[in-house]
Amino acid sequence: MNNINEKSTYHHGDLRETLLVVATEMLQENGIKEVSLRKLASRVGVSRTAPYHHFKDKNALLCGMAEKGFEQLHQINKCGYEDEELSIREHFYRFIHDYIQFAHNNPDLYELMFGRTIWKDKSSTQELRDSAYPCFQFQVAMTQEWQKKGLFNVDDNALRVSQVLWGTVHGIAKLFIDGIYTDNSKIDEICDYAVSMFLAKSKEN
Amino acid sequence: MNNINEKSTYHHGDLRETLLVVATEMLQENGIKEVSLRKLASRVGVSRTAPYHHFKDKNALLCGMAEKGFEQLHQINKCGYEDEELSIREHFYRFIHDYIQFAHNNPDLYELMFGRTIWKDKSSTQELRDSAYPCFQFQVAMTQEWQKKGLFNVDDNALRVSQVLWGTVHGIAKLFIDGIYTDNSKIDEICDYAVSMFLAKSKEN
DNA sequence: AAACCAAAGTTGACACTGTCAAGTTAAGAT
DNA sequence: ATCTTAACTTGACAGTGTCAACTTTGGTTT
Repeated sequence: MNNINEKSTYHHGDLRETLLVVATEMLQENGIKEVSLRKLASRVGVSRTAPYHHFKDKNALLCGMAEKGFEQLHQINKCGYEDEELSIREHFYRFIHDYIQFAHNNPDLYELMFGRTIWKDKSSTQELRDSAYPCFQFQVAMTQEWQKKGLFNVDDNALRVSQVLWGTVHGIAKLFIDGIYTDNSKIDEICDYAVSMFLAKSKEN
Repeated sequence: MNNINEKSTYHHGDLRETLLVVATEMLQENGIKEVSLRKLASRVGVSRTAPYHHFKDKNALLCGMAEKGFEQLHQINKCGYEDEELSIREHFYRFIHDYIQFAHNNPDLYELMFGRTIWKDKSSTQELRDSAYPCFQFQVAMTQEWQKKGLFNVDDNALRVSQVLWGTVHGIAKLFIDGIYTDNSKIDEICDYAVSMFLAKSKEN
C-alpha cells in the first residue's frame, strides 16, 4: 500500500519545509490575501491546525517565507558582486537592475519581505532578523567597496550612502510593482536615470 | 427627547463622511488590521451592513480613506511650494522634509495610500485615481520648476527626474516607517544626504 | 392631504478566517 | 516492552466580509 511517495501519511516528515514552499507558491499565484492557513493545510493534505506544530502563528509562517526571500536576494547580490568580468560601474548597474528584477519577479514576496505586516511592532521573529540583517549589511559592504574604488565619494559616511541608495532602489521597486508608476514599460529608463544620478558625484564622468 | 446632537437616530444624515473619519481614526490608533467594517459600524453606532449603502465594499472604503490622504499630502506640497520666503534650495529641502514628516505622522495611512492593497489589479476606484494623480502631477510640475531655476539639469526628462526623486523619498519613507532602518533617530541625516546627492548635479555647489 | 418611491438602515444567514483545548497516533529512547 | 513526546487530528469559538430580504423614513408626485 505504501510506496515511496505516499508513506505512512500520519507523519508528514517534512511538513515545515513543505508549508513554506506551498505557501510561497500560493503567495505568488494569488497574492497575500489568498494565503490562509486553512487553504494551505488543505492543499498540503494535512489538517487545519497541523501547521501550528511548526509555526507559532500565522505571523511566524509569514516571517519564515520572508526569511527565505532574504536568502534569495542575498544570493543574487552576492552573485552579481562576485562576477569578476564586470567593471565597477557595471557591478553597480547590475546591482540596481537585479534588485528591481527580483522585486518584479516576486512582487508579493517582496511586499511581504519589506512590508509593515511583519516588521512593525517588533513582530518580526529572531530568525527573520538573522536572515535579513546580513542581507542589509552586505549592501553596506558593497557600497563601501564602491567608495574605495572611486564610484562614490570616500569621505561620505558609507552607511548613509547605502541607506539613500537602498531607499531609492526600494522606492522605485515599490512604486513599480504596486502599479503606481503609470507606465511600467519605462522602468529601465527610470533605473538608468537613477544610476546616472548617483554616478554624477564620482570624479570621472 | 431629540436635541440637536441626537436627532432621529434612524437616518444618520452624514454617515459616509463619519465612516471615513472614524475609520481613519481606527487606522491611526491600531493599524489596518484592526479596521473592520463591523467594528467601525458599531463604533459609529450603526448596524453592520449600513456602510454598504455608502461604499460598494471594504475596498471602496479604504480607497475613500486613501483619497483623503492624497488631498492632505497635495495640500502640504502646495503650502511648501507657495511659501515665497524660501529659496529654491530651501523649497526642495522642505519638500523632502515635509514628505517624510507626513509619512512619519501617518504611517498606516501612508501605507494604505501607496500600498499594494488598493492599487494592484486595478482595484483602485476612479475617485481615488482622480485624487492621487493630480498629487503626483504636482510633484512633476515642481520638479520642472526646479529644473528651470537651475536646481537640476534642464536637459533631463522632467518626468524621469521626478520619478527617481519620488522613488527615493518614497523608499526612505517606507524603510523608515516600517521600522527597517535600524536607527530611526538618524532619519534627518539620511534626508540631508539624499538632498546633497540630488543637488550634486546642479552647477553651483 | 394621501400615496408613493427610492434611499438609508435593519436583521438573519453563510462561508470563511485564525487560534485554542483536548484527544489520538506513531516514532524513537529507556 | 514500556514510555515519553512530538506530530497530527477533530471540535469549538469568536471574528470577518458580504448577500438577500425586510423596515423605516424624507421628500416628491398626485
